[in-house]
Amino acid sequence: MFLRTLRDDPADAEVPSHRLLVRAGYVRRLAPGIYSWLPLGMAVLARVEEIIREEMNGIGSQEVHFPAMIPREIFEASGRWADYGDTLFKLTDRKDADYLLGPTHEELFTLLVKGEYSSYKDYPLSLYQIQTKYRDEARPRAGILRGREFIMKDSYSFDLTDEGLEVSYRAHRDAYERIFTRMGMTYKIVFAVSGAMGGSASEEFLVPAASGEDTFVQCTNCDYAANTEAVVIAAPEPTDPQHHPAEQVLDTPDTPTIATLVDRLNELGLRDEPFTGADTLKNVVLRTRAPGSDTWELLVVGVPGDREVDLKRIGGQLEPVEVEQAGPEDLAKVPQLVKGYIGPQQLADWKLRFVVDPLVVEGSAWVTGANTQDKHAAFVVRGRDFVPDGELGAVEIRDGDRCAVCGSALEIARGIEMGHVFQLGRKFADAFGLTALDQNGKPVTITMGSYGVGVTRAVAAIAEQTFDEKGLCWPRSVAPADVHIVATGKDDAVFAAAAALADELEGSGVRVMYDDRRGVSPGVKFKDAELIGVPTIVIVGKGLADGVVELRDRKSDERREVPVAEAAAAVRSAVSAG
RNA sequence: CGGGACGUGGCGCAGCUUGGUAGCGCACCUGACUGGGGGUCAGGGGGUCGCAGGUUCAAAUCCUGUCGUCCCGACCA
Repeated sequence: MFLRTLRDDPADAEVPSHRLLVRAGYVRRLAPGIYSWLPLGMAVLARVEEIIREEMNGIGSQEVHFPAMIPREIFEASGRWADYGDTLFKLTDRKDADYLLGPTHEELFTLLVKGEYSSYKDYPLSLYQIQTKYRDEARPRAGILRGREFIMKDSYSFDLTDEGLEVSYRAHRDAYERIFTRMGMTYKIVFAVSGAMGGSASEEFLVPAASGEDTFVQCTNCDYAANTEAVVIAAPEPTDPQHHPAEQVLDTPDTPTIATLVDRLNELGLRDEPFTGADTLKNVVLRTRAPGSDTWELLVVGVPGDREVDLKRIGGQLEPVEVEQAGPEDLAKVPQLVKGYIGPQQLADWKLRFVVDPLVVEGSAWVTGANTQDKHAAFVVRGRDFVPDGELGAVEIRDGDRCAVCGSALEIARGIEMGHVFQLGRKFADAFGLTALDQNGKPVTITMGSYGVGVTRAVAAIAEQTFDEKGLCWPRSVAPADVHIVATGKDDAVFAAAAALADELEGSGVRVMYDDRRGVSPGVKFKDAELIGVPTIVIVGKGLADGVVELRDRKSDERREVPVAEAAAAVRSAVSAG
């Protein structure tokens, strides 16, 4: 076998999957974010792909394979030659024609179907491919988890109706559950925002891991989970806006921060209980820009004063509209806005768009700016003193925020995005004119779903989720072999018995890895076997004199001796037990 | 793109402050011993010290520039 394990951790590897996959001889780095796959790595990769193929075929999806190298015009047509920017790997052929290495293949799937199908009788349809993708990330990291070249299974469903899309989406979602379960992963299905692609439903399959790059929020009690862009948290019940005291303007010079304002409020003694930052309404001025437009528009967002505004979360919801913090030149255009003393009361008069976080409920009273230098206003009530143009989840989510479903505490966790299912809708079909003629000969725009699984990432994620202090520890379903036979000592009889066992097992369809190195000390072989992480290890050595070999379970480290004659059967039963 | 660290045999590192024949561990080759937890001994092969320029009798070491890599952040359909 072409294999060399390393005794030391590679210096450039931080995350466990990277460290161990390199050390155990599965992959080697070639360039930043670009890896070579060695025989062991290929074995795992093949098994992961096979699980995916079986489940995709199982829902009637058919495999195709597109080129990785794509002519520029196709991405020009979808606008993504420009939109992708530097993330796109671009190249030129000898005739000076531009090509790109596909970062994803929506265009090609859509065009392929458009070229072949034109009748309602052809639908529904589902196609997939397992393909290498290229993205020139600004900063590849975490080894295999986030490379510039990686393998992805991407599939698309094509339906005539929204109901059809719903069915296709559900089938994919169910298939993904089976895929990740079969791979032995613990995963979480998380609500996501559909973003630039439009469409309605969008969910991500995340594998919780400390090394994960995606932050998500999950309920400590119920099943609710969402990524930080899509999360909805519980807000107080709306109340009658009229039961508060009348709005009252306060002198509040030198209160540039929420903390100083709160101190001043408590000096004033407006009410019995002390004020906190949560009683104040902070109004942050942002600017937004529609896609294709070059003018920025102002947007004021109101959030409780003890909260930070999460621009990323807002951006995720507004996409494809761009959003960022407004600068001094933007504020100068609306001189009525007094820095540090902005309140929502007159924003509508000034034709400024104003939205609030859902925590600012109807009937809630706030201390906020009076739109006058050195003045704040108390008892400013939503629904009485101001009416926002809408609600937008804007606050940075904190541990302990309440679940909108069951009211329990939410917690923030990190995970690796393994899969994504979403309803693309007709956006892409519209762009490429993918239609089918219905029974009446009228064209109907096809509605699409888009579904992805990170294949190479899955290998790393499984490693990430299963490794232990000794090394990799594969679930049986994806392990590079079913059994790792180790022959120890120098006795020829040992090697003969081990080879016979290997042959017998292979003959019965068990995948065997046999360490037949002579003159290598047992300790080295044991360490290697543990590092490599095949689930069952059989040791043929000194016990052979008594007619026994040792079976070890890699994960539990359970060890037992079995007679040589029964070894093959014992291994087979361990393999079939899963 | 901003910040930090680092480039010395295949891998992990020392040497650089104070310039003077490039070193250690792992891996690899040969031999002997050992033979159930990375074993021992002896011998050996392999490196223009990232690159370019400069200072100097002499540069891995000092100076200047440059390229690259990793980490944190920004970014990531």
